[in-house]
Amino acid sequence: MIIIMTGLCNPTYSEVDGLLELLTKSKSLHILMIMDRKNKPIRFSDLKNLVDSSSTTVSRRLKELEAHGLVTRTLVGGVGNMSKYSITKDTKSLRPILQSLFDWVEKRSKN
Amino acid sequence: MIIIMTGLCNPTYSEVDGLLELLTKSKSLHILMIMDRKNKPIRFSDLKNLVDSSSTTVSRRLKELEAHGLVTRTLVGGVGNMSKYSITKDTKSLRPILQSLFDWVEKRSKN
DNA sequence: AACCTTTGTAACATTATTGTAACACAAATG
DNA sequence: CATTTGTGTTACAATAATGTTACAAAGGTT
Repeated sequence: MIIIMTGLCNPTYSEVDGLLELLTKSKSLHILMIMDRKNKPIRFSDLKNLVDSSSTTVSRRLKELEAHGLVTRTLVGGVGNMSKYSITKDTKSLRPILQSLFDWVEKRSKN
Repeated sequence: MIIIMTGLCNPTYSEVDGLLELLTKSKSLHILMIMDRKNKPIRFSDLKNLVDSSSTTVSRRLKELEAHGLVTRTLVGGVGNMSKYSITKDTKSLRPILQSLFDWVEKRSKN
């Protein structure tokens, strides 16, 4: 359970139903970044290879992301009920924020 | 071990020595936000109460943050070798980025 | 001096996360 | 129609993170 503060001077604590917690879980950001980069639906296996985790973890994380509406899953058919994933249009607005975070981290690491 | 991508079209994978991983650990962001808000050194016990975790966890996280230079610890003396913590000047530039992330999460959660 | 408070830490218990292996399903392939 | 391929899931094992308890150190308080 992660709590974030919304006020500036008199901080109030408000819970945001696990979304921030989900984002800070391992691989979440990575998955979103990959999808955003690809900019078209990506297959499960390709995603799994790129994030380099077990299929269990990728599957679980995808489900969580889907449950929060950050990712959509569409059945494509073909070999083995093939399905593809992509971030929702809405979620794309998260990208520049993550990018600036990554940039900060990268710059910080070089000092 | 978290990996982030630096290229836009031909993503390369580069590791950033655990800094992003540290930031996504529980309580890290919360601790930094609290310190930033307070804007002056904060005592261990006050911090512990605000983040609502065990002293072990807070202590460990503070050490990690300090090791990465995100937080400074200064001995104040007084009862029980009192020490105070604050974010480094450098780290303050992280604040607007986190704020925009939190804002995004909060806005997203309301839909 | 005896005791309290605060800051931690160390050892251990508990809980959460992840990985592994086996498997079911479905469609293509030979 | 048996085999292969890709998508996942399930049960269990292994690992990682966190909490709990007890404690030490050190300066204040009475």
